[in-house]
Amino acid sequence: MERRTRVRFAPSPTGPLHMGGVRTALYNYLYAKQKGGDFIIRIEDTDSNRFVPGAEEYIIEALNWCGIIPDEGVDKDGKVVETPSPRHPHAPYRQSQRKPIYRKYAEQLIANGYAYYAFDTPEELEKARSDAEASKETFIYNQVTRMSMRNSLTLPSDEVERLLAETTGWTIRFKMPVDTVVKMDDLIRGHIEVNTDTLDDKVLWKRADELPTYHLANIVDDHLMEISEVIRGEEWLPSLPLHYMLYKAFGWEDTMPRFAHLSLLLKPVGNGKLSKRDGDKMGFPVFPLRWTNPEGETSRGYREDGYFPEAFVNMLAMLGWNPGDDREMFSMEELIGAFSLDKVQKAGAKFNPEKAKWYNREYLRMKSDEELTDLLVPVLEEHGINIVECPKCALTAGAEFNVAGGDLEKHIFTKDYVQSVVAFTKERATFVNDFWTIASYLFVAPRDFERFGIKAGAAVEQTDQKRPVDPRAKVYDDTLTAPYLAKDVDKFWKPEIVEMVLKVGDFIKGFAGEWTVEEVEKGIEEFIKGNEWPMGKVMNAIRLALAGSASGLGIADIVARIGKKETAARLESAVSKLNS
RNA sequence: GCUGGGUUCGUAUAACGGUUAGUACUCAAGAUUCUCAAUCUUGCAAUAGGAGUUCGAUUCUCCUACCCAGUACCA
Repeated sequence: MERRTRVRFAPSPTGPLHMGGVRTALYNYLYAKQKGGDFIIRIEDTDSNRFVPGAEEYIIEALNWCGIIPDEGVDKDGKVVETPSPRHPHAPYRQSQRKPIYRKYAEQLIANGYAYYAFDTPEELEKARSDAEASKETFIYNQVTRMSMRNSLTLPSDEVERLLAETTGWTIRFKMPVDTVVKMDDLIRGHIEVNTDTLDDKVLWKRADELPTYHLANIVDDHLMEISEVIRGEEWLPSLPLHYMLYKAFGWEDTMPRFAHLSLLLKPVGNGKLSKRDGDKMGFPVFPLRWTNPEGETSRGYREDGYFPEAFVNMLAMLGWNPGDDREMFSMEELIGAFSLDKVQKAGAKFNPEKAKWYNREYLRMKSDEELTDLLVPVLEEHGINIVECPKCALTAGAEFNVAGGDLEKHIFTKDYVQSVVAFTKERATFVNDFWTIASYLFVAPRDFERFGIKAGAAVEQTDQKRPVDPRAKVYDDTLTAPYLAKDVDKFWKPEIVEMVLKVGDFIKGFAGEWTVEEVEKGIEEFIKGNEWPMGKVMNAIRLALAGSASGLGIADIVARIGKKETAARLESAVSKLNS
């Protein structure tokens, strides 16, 4: 009979979960959901020294943001469950609260001869290590050295009794068997064999905080919680033999979970695993959510950087796994259907921030204009733009909306106006915030004018500092607009281009055709051609006046939205600002 | 050092032992356009090295190199 699939994600609350951890959680979740099983959260906080306040909450919130929702271990309010209930039968799910459980299992191991008490102090161990180092060796507490240490194997039993009764200064160590080949199977890596002679007597119970170590707590809990598969990071592979031995020592071999060790996420350049520093240095987040540590240092998060959780999850899923074909866009549901451990890559995957952006762009494009509009409205409001649902309600008294639905002077716009902006700039954006960068001038007049990357203000300033000729004038000569840019820097435009711009302004003011992008475009083009003006130069000059930049959206797209009045006003204002 | 794991274009990856070694991202060029994007087309670019098994090896075996992890009373 097949046993129910139950997997767990067991983070340690020592800090924020980083994207590698999210991927491990994701793969666990996908595996569980595909098999119709349970995904369990367990908090492994058996190291009282490394506990970080807020880390546990962060981890749960991060998973929640990603849509990785636990079946067990965390309640609806996002709290780790502490008391058993039908849905959470194995509570508490925090190991620090399960302390009484572990003790008896540790003693069981001793009673059966699989473990022993060790009384060596940290100082003694330290000395043994440094002595070994002095003779260029490494001290390992194992089957050969254990007999020369102070433990229940070497000390007379009455001395052991006395030490146990009189002090808390003892640990419990696993008694690793001699010359035994441990044969293991990993769902991703296949068969692995290790000889126990290369292994050490790991501490199972710590004297320091009187709690079990990871190894003991982990095996006991996985057994008690009826975990069927353990999917965890590669850093655990070296301790897999110990874990196998532990299952054997407890007599739990029949229900031992199957193991899958995931490769690590590597930094984009160079070697080594992805770390917090890489993100800071190379400008991408390594955490799902923003995190501020107890010292007050903040690390950016994918959520705050504007990534959609679906894009983040999709990108993460494809880092080390593939569906076996060329597909690369997957919703969570599709991932659940397609996921398979044997398609998981053995080698570590270098994270590629560019691909993450690409995913976000793809997801942004898949979103409806309505949805994006709703996401954009708050961004616009942050920039002092007011958005109204209805153009005629009391709120908008005094506003004079143009045909497109905007009052540029009062900075009030209808939602329809915003949506039309979204619709035609969508393909240029990667993040919702990009809409502002791309199209702010459809909401507010440009404050300064940029010429091929050079701000007008800056150029003028330089002139003032007795530099009559802009040293970058040569740059202009190579550009399309160059012949129409004045060389003396005081004036951006030659008189003839000023005249053209102003005439286009007049033409638009008196435009009688239908006020649509297509008609406006046709009108302007015919007007320019009719005068036999060079299309490119005039258009670029107009764009500079309307958008403040030499590159950007189509002229007709801008004009049709900001309206006649605003267009003419910006053209005039640009002429006076740029040429005064 | 020791133990274990890993190695296909720059990156992520595909390829029952038989393919001109495919795809995506990035990059470059061209087309298009009033500019910039977008889009379309094209292009650049890989089996770490060496033995062996085999008619035939990216694929199996071994050796070497390199990378990663572990080597805590951390997880």
